[in-house]
Amino acid sequence: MQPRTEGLQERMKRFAEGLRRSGVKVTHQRLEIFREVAKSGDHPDAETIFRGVRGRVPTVSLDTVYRTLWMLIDLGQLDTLGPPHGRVRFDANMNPHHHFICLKCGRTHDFYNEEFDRLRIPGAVKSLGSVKTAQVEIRGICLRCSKQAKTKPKRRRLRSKEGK
Amino acid sequence: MQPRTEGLQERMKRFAEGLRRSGVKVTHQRLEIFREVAKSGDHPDAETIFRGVRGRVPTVSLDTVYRTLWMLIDLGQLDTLGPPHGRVRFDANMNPHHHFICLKCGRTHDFYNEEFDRLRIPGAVKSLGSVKTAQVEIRGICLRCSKQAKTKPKRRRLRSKEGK
DNA sequence: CTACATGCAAAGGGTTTGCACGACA
DNA sequence: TGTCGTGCAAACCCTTTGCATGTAG
Repeated sequence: MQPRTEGLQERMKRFAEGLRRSGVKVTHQRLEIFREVAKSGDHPDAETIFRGVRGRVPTVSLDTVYRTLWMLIDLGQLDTLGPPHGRVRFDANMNPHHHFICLKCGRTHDFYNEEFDRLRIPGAVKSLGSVKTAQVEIRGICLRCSKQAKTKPKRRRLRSKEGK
Repeated sequence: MQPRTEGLQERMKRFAEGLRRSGVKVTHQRLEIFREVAKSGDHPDAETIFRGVRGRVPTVSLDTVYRTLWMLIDLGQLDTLGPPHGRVRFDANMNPHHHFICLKCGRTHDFYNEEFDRLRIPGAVKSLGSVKTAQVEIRGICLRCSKQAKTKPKRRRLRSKEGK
């Protein structure tokens, strides 16, 4: 269950390098916001990251946290969990199935695969809690979105009007 | 890619029965809201469901949609996609890994499993779009939450204060 | 020095709640 | 008929944006 990642030190160094290479400024805030996400075992929400960073950078503001997180996602240094965009999506399919999630529009399609239905839960997972379901989540860009990829938006929006 | 589910007719019937057995009233709105989620191939958000139902029940209100969706989740007739609660969660782990999501508090833990890293993407999925990542999502109740399961809350909240 | 990043405060949008009316059992 | 469900509108909370100030390069 040990994360097979380089140490936090190394990651911070590579991160700063990445910022420089992308031509954006390496600020105290950006370093600390990234550190906060990178060091946490679970996957914090913006508010939690904010509180953590505030311990070290008392003047940081919540909107800087949001702006930075989005920038880091654009640079490929971070990801969000689950469907993108802030809306909750509902699923009435109570049969074994799996998901293809479009990272652009957030639309999610079911697919069926017997092999995936039979995944064996590793013992290590049982020590985390009681398991209810297991499914495969595949993320990518759906056909509709790759077609209309004419204008690459400079910045993705968390809560957009898209998605049916 | 055909859903291996019973027809919509059957599901509606089982649904109404389920409501009766749970001792809640079988209203027009509840039937139509469930139908809207059940018939849709993708996984709609509340607003989309609302618009769909409004075509058949013009007086329905958005808050009834929310209340009903939550009730159906409590009754086990529906699920949400991704972490519960409305907040976006961030992930700095760019190495292959998988997720255990607690359905109660929304906390998400990484775990590692070489077998899961090697999942073969089914051909059928490629027709949905271009694939970027594939990971296993296991849902259940984490240890912390099963311990403090003293008081079963009558109604879960979408946006709660919990989660670190 | 100059462009880019930050902080502030206010707006925005999705979700929830209190209350009085309406409808299932 | 009584109780539970609904609609309305206002509240709430998370997230985003405009603008003036601060700072990395």
